[in-house]
Amino acid sequence: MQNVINALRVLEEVADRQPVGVGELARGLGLPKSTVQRSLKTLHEAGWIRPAGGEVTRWQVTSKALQVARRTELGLRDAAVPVMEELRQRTGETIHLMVPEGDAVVLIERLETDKPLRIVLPLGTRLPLHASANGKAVLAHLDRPLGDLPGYTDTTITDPRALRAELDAVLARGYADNRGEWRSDIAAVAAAVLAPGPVASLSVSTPASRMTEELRAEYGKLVAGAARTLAELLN
Amino acid sequence: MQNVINALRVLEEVADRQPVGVGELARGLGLPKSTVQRSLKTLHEAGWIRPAGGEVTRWQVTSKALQVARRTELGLRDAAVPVMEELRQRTGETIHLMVPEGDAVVLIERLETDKPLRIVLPLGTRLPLHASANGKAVLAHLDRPLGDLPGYTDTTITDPRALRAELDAVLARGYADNRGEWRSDIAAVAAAVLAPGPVASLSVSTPASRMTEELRAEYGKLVAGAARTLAELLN
DNA sequence: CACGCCGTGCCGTGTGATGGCACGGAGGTG
DNA sequence: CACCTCCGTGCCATCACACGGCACGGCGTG
Repeated sequence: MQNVINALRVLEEVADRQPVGVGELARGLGLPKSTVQRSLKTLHEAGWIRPAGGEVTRWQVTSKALQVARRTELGLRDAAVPVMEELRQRTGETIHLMVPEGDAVVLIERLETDKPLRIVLPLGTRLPLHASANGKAVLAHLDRPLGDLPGYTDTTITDPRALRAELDAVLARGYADNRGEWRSDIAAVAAAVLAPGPVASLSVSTPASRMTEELRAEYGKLVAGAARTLAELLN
Repeated sequence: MQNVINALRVLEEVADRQPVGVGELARGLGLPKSTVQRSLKTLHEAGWIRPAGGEVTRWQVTSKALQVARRTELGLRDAAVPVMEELRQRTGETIHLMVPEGDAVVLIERLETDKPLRIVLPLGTRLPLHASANGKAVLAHLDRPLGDLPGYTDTTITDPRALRAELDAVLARGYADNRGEWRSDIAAVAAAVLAPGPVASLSVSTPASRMTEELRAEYGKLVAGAARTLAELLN
């Protein structure tokens, strides 16, 4: 089904560059113009893209993707948002909702802090399991061999044995933390949502400069409580 | 490209019924099992679906759709959420962000009220242009012939001339309202975000029982102000 | 006017999608 | 235990249709 693969690649490329025309897409994808043209026509017919802003030769994606995406995490997101709102109110900081997917956690929803200095990650962002608070919160509840651990900063845990010890500490503590292990100026605490496997994770993320040890402990307790609350809501 | 159409239908069906297996999908779509099986394999290969929860014969969609969906409305949503938050704080009611698409408006983002009696529409919901506050707010700024207008309740405006007069009033007033025209127990006020065409719309939605005339006027002014603020943020 | 790039559409080739079918396995039932 | 049903998977002969090179007309530019 090479054409399906091509069509989906075209769809993603349209999402990235919209509004965009046939030629640019073909160049970007390294595909013949005819092939891209046929894919566009088919995607249009299927209702996934539409001509953009009057121009019939520029394309953009429709809300079809949103409808598909949202049906997946619908229950989770709807249940999580109120919990996230309370957590933000109590901490005043940015709250993230992430779900495990393959060897990463994916950002599903976010509530931002009011403060001028803040973390802003795009929805859909993937973070490594071993170098993010959310990732470690999830990983602690999985029983999986720790592969090779790429380093991102000088605090990233790259030794499997050290990581295993860290994950044990996460389980004992009830929440995971991140001390600039992915980006040196970002700190966070996170707790997994268990049902009973880790289906999601909540975190409080701050600039490293704001995360004192006292706050880390306080936010840790709060995020662990919020994760438990959410887990109960999900039954 | 019949196979692309099929594969995309399979993807949507998976989104609807996940976690789901080959047989049920084939039955639901009226397609041969072989075809569905091949589509599943291809979608998996392309990273749009994955086996669900240990079972290798149940399927669910990945975050791919989210990543595509979010790239489209990314700037809009990110700019809108803070404005929506302030609007909710001032009104205490549910705030909707919708965008026009074809002959409908589509719900992109939502912030819910704290009150126990509330409107909850799934993200991705499509509402008619002529029978929703958001729809009328957008429609008032479009110059398009009014086709046939299906009725939903006894207050739905189904006469094109009456609707035209209503749209003129919307322009004069600066916001649109909805008096149970789509669902008899839902009321709302909405204002279009102009850039300079209507690219989106913000609304305050309440149960009809809470929307007094005084509140309608007050919320109307607030939502119109919020829409202007958002329009400025978008340049 | 010539040139380059655009989006579009045609068409001969041959690849790969199609869908009926068979198979093995997992429950459910008498 | 035998029988039955429904599951997911995989094979294969047929031929529909995806492929991609190419030509065309339109447009902006030098």
